[in-house]
Amino acid sequence: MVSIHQRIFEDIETRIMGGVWQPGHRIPFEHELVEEYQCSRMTVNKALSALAQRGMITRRRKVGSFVASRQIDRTVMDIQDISTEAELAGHDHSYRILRRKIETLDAATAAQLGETTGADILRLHCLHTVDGKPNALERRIIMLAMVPSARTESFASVPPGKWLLDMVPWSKARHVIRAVSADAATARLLEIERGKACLTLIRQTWQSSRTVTYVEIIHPGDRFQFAGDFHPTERGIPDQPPQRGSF
Amino acid sequence: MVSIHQRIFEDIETRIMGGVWQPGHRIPFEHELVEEYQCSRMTVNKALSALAQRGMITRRRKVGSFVASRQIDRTVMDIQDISTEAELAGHDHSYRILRRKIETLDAATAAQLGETTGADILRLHCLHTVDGKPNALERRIIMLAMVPSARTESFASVPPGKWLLDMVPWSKARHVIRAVSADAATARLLEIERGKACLTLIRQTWQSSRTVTYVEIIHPGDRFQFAGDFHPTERGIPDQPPQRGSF
DNA sequence: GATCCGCTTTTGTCTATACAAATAGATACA
DNA sequence: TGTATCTATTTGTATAGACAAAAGCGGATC
Repeated sequence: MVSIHQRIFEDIETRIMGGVWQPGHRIPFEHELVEEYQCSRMTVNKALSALAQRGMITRRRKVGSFVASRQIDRTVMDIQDISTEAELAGHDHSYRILRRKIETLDAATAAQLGETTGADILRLHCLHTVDGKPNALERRIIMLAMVPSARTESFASVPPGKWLLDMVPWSKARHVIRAVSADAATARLLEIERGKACLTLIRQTWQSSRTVTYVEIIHPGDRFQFAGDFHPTERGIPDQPPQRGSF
Repeated sequence: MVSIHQRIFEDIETRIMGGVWQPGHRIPFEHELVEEYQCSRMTVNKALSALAQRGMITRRRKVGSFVASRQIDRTVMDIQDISTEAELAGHDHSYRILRRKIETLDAATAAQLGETTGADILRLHCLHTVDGKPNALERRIIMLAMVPSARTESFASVPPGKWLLDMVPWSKARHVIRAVSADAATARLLEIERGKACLTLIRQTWQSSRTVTYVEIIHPGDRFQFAGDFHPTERGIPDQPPQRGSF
């Protein structure tokens, strides 16, 4: 039914995604996997090449294959959370938990997330400040079934985004960026005028088709922007052809 | 220096990305490519499998391999121009040139673009409509030194973004996304209320360190959004420094 | 100690061959 | 006409073997 190289691929992928093999862990040599799966080296090689192509492992001759450090798409990386950006830029970032409550998922939200009503969730609201000024409002839902340990985590010292990053592997994410006008509550918190244009980043993250977390991050439009450089050639097969973009 | 399968991959990819082979076009059979490249079928197969895995082509036994419907570099293309997006979604897109003027670059703008004052530019303003409703306002600067043929192009039948795409290769791009409140002129053109939140995409494109074009595309915030799914494993360059993700 | 050389290990690529699976199209048959 | 079957084509997978390229390692030489 499933091909051998596919099974090898999946076995290894599972272990990486599941955290059994942490970044840096050496993957068995090809000849060891040949032994284990009783197949030819080409078959093993196909599986490992695919993993390497996806960036899940890195391979070096004579050295071996290793689980790659958690990596994310460059372009997506540019659509990242403020704390990271802020810190990278040498600014001072702090945050404050506005709300932290365990609830059950109501029908409307469940539909929005594509999950079932009634699931236990942790709802978190968080205000981020950079250099003392309000910089972003974070409204987050964490699916407790996927991240049980969030139930007892206070997030007092580690921002939720970072905490999750370390706790749960994810396999898929979706981003939506919108411009919205600030409502009264948002305006007050961000210390801007009501109705002002804000940039909202919505991110939903899955682990094998089940939502891990959903977050909306609202930035005041004129104070925050995010940008990214990239080269169109940065993707594609290693050493890469020209690609199309748009002007 | 490049391996054969890689060359095959790139040759085909180039033709697809360059539009030489449109979606639906049948790619030569493996045995034909074997003949063309004088290599074994396994080598051809590796290239085609990689293309299939990336979703650039679809393959069916007994039938052949075909260029997949436009699938775009997901994350990058999600930050793409509206006309493409609109067309892909089966909507009706049209546009109108509001302004087309050859000027010289003033000091302020030059500084903003990182170019020298006094250069010849073409300034273009363009209103895009989707299904009859104003959908985006495009304000563009084209460096005429880089794209001399733009001087005589009317852009009556081909939108500037598309036209440039076909005319000039680019090596680097920078995107900035901002939320801004619509000023009076913008509001009138986009038929929205003044002060309403709008999403602005700014893109500057270079060819070997010289600006080719700079564009601001303003969307009404509640009518437009862009989104993208991706798998973190879908890319990544082998031999990557650790990267950070975010929840 | 420093440099160069060669050995060994591991991955990268390629070949030639083989058979399996899917399926479009032709053919035979009810 | 409609249906079942056969056939040819194309892709999918797997194998065994070969050599190349990268790189760690140790030893010889200066």
